[in-house]
Amino acid sequence: METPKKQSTRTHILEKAVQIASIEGLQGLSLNSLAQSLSMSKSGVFAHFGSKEELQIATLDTAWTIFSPCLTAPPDLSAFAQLQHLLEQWLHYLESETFPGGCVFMSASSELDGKPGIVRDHLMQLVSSAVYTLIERIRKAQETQQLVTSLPAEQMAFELHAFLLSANLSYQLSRDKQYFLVARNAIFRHLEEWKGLNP
Amino acid sequence: METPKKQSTRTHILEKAVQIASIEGLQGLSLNSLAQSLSMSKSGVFAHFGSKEELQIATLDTAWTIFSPCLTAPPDLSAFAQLQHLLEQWLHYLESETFPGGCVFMSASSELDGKPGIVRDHLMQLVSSAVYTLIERIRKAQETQQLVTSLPAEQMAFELHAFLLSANLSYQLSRDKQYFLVARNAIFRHLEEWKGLNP
DNA sequence: AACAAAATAGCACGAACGTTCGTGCTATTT
DNA sequence: AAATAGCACGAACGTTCGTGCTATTTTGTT
Repeated sequence: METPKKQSTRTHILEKAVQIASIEGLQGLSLNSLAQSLSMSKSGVFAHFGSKEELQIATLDTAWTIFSPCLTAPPDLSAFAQLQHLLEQWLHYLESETFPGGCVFMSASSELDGKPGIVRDHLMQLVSSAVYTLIERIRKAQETQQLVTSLPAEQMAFELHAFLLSANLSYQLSRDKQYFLVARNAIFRHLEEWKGLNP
Repeated sequence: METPKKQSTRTHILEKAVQIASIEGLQGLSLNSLAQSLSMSKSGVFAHFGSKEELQIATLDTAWTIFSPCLTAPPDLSAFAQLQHLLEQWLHYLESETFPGGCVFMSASSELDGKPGIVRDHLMQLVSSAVYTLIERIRKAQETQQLVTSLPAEQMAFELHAFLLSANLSYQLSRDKQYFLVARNAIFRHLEEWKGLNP
């Protein structure tokens, strides 16, 4: 038969999995801790995925469905305003602790970067997708002369993304929210500096 | 007697430990893998430290003695040139794969950020020390009017540090050396932009 | 050359890991 | 009412983990 109830518990499992993974990492996400925090048995959880790798991938996908709305913007805004909107939402996503242990993708990148495999491949695809969206929004703003073209969109994206990454890392290590103020300052000061003539 | 030979094998162990930790992380650094790669017994390695935590701390300290020379600069240079020198050495440290799996402190920060304990405390002290050096060099350059004072030194340090962090993370994940070009562009373009009147 | 001390190896432990298997419930279908 | 399929459970598997003990080897000093 299909999956009448299986799906609901599966999503329930994955919601907890994302929370744990954000704190303990993808490797630190053990079936034991996951099952215990769900009041389930280890094997009951395991049966939904068949392998640890599949659980990790499903966890990444679940985290992505939570994060990815940050990348969208109201289509009636100008390209520049859409870029502003994206960055503000991204900052808010980090700041408001959507995941209790900070950005899942960032910690996963750190722990998987030396270990080839399908989990790392899947993660890279998601991360690339986010960076690509950022680059595309910058390029759109450049094409409409709302951002200067003296720098390649990839360069601008690297710098803005660096501020986001760094804010997340520093905050998670120190629990000092001031890093978000500093990052916000950096991001919007750069946007101001790169603003074109049009808007 | 004191420790005639112990010290030499201890250093030998720790050199391997740093290499492994940079790839596998501080948690992934197991006594078994460490002993095996040294052709030693697990207990022989273990006896040098007494606990896994002490091994991790000693590994961080060893990594620090390798990294920290990057933070120094010839005292006859100007404050601005010293800052340039520091950043160039830091970039080179990341780029030349001093540690095979990338900056140890960065991956350790990621995996320890949610887990209080003496290892995390020790790591935070080292990281703070590096950032503090960067801030102080910026401040010196500001005091001699070689850097503008329109931004706080902490803000400048955050942004420069973010480029370094981000280059390391992106390179380790993608193995694309171009990220170092982009980071170098970002860093020295900012230095140029913040340059004062004096030098 | 002999001896005490220090350094390493050997062995075993309890716990946790991912994984497999057989077994009961609890619905849905016949 | 009987048969069947879907889920979750508990037990056990073989490994690996960190750590404690006890020999054995290696080292430095007489």
